[in-house]
Amino acid sequence: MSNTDDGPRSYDMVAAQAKWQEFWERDKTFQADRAATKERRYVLDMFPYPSGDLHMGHAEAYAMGDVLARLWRMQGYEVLHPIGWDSFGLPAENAAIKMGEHPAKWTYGNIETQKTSFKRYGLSLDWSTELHTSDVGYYKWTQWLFTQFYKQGLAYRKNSFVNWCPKDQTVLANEQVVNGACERCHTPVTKRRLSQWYFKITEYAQALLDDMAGLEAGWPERVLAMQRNWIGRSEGAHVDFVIEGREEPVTVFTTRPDTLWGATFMVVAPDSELAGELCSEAAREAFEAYLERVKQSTEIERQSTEHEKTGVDLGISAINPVNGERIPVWAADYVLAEYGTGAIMAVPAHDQRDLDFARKYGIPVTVVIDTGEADPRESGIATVGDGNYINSGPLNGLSDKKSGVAKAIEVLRERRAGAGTVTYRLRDWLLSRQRFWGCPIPVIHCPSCGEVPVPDDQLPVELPDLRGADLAPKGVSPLAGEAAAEWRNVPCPQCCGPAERDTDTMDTFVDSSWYFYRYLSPNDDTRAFDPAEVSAWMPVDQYVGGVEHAILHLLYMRFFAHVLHDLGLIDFNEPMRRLLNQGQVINQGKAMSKSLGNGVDLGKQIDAYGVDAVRLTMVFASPPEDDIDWADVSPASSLKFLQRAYRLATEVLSAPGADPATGNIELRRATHRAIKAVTDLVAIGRFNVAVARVMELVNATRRTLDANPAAGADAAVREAVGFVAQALSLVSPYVAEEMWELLGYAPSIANSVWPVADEALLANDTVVMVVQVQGKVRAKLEVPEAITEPEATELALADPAVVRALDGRAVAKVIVRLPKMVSIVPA
RNA sequence: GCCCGAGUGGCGGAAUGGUAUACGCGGUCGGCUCAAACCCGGCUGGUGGUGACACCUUGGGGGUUCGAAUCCCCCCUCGGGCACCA
Repeated sequence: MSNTDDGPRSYDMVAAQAKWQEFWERDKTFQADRAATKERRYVLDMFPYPSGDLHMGHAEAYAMGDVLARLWRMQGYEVLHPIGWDSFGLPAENAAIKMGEHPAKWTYGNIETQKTSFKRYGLSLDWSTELHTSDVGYYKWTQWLFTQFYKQGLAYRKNSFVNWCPKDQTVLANEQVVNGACERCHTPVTKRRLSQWYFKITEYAQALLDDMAGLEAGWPERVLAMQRNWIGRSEGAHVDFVIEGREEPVTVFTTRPDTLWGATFMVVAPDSELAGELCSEAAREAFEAYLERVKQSTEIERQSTEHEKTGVDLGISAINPVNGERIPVWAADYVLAEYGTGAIMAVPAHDQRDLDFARKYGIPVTVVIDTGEADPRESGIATVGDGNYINSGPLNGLSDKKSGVAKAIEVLRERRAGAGTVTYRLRDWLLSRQRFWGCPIPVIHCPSCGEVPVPDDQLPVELPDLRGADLAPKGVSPLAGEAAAEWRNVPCPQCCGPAERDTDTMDTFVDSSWYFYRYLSPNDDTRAFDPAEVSAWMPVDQYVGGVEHAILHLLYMRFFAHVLHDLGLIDFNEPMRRLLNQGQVINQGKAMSKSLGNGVDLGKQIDAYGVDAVRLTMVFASPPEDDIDWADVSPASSLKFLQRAYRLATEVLSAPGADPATGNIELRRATHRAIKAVTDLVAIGRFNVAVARVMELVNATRRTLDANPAAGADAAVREAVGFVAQALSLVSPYVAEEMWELLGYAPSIANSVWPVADEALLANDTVVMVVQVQGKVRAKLEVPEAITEPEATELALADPAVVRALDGRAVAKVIVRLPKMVSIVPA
């Protein structure tokens, strides 16, 4: 403790950082006690990809998660706050190719660098459960989970057109195609027909949708909206059309079965198998040429809004099941092979796409709903609203879509030509990647037994050490190359005949779909995770990460949980109770990027202002979910504030056990108001406002000290400064530890007991009562908090400003809200 | 086109039916200093007025209410997601 003029008046952030890092490590301050009988809390940050070093984005995200982890620890919960590395992935492989090194070297080297930065950043992380998805001890269990999925029929291989990135020379999941381009390298994606592994996420489409109801309280609405959108539930009907000269009918999906009487042609996706099957001999040549053209075009071209619809007549006819009309069948690129049944009935009068196509190719247009708008045949604009049904047999006489659809489905059922149904936009998760640095798919292809999953006792399938081999993308996995021949050629686990390993690796989103279970027993080599530990700690109480994962990781990990639940491995469906999507750190209105040269170096910020100030700046700048523009904030002023707070601790003269009960009552009230506000605000994630309340308490304490030379000895000052230190420890742990030590308490402040506000001190002797006349504030009166309604009314009506505002008018009504407001309504 | 979210001082933001602009940044005036930096203190939404004070102000317009940034309707703008999904 020091209060002499020559004592330290400011904290040395560099020394404090070194000192407390060492202390926390030695003390194992943040290591969770697995045997604890206390109530548990699990705080989880999305684990980082070891891309080089900690950057501004990480810094913000991890600062947010740490606030809650530290609050809950001080509130007496046993908190688990683990960390690990999402360490498989393309950047490592690309770096390895560039530098001629093994991806592991780059990856684990980065982890060392990043780990040092994490430790300096002062997060309350439990390093004892650190894991790496690229460790054999981890990916063995990724493989085991794959085989479990396989046995349930939830992992399967199929041959179809897939998204292909020509630059990375690998396939991509739908979720990884952004605006028709590779989400990673932005190269336009093309289509390739390949045999690939999929997870059957579509089987869980409805379950994933249904369970969102339970997430509404804890997840941001926008993430749920994005997931709903992505799953894309669509209600409609299947309709069977008989094809002339073919036994099997063709089924189409439509959301508008009520317009069936207006169908004037049918369209199938050119790249579907169906198109090739249906095509007449006469049209064959034209169709093949057309298909070739479609395959050549990139997704960007295809999806362009200016893209004009094209197609070819397949030279055959379909029969409309409700009116027996013969309609032509076309192949056109505006119909997608993967959605619905890959075939549609086209109703040009009431669907704009069909109308555009019909007008271009001279196909007739039949209006079956009179909406009172212009005739689509003349206007070129399809009418899609409610109206009177015409030329629609049993629907004639109806006048709204809802009953039209219901009636149409009834007709279809009677004729056994269709039924109501639901379709989803969601596709199965394509998980094969033609790359080296990932988890090998544990399947062996045997010429006689076919696909054989690697038996449990032969797991893991370890990656071969291809050091020195050429990993450059060639369109097939490096594991399919000559260098891996020895690894690849193995006996079939079933018949022992010669067989080959699958040479693809898994999408890294598979690795990250289950890491939070593994944290609970990271070294268990007998199973993927311990169900008892999972049951004790999960679901996760707070998950923190970027919104960019809204429909990738966050959907995949939910799917995994549903499957794990169905496999009986976990006892819940939804692993994350609450989700916080922190915003991004931007600079001068734009995302930081090399090309713009507006990047802000985290290390330099920390060197200049210290960890405490940088973290405080992040937390105070804006609500956690909003972006922070580094050009708008001031880490220098954060540091200034922290020094102001620190200085208070140097001025405390009372002893550590001093009873604040007889201390300065005004300051005590300010302290307890702050305790209440900060506790509540942090719990609901309003961290920026909580910091503002701490600043107010610092200001109030400063004023108390400045007003009275003896105030340093007042225990109320100690109480205030103690809470300032505790509250600051959520964000700026180094200065908080320094203050705590100055106050004479034993370290660490992280083990201190978070105070509970004293209700008696939340009340005031007097409050400001506002008097409104006709809704306008006319007077502010200092009144006792215990004022009664008649007293308040009398005081209000007697106020000169109120009298002036009433201007002689009688009072019609007085509304009193004790003790803060009186509203007077003149006659 | 469809689905979300948001518009508050010069700036980041606070207030979610009851004192609009908390807290901070910036600005400005003053103190300390030979001086400057640091630090400390005052003032700081707009218009009018010497002043007490008055009027206006939460993207725009309307409504509900004693009272609206907050709730309802219409419109505008920005951000995000999806998008030839039948």
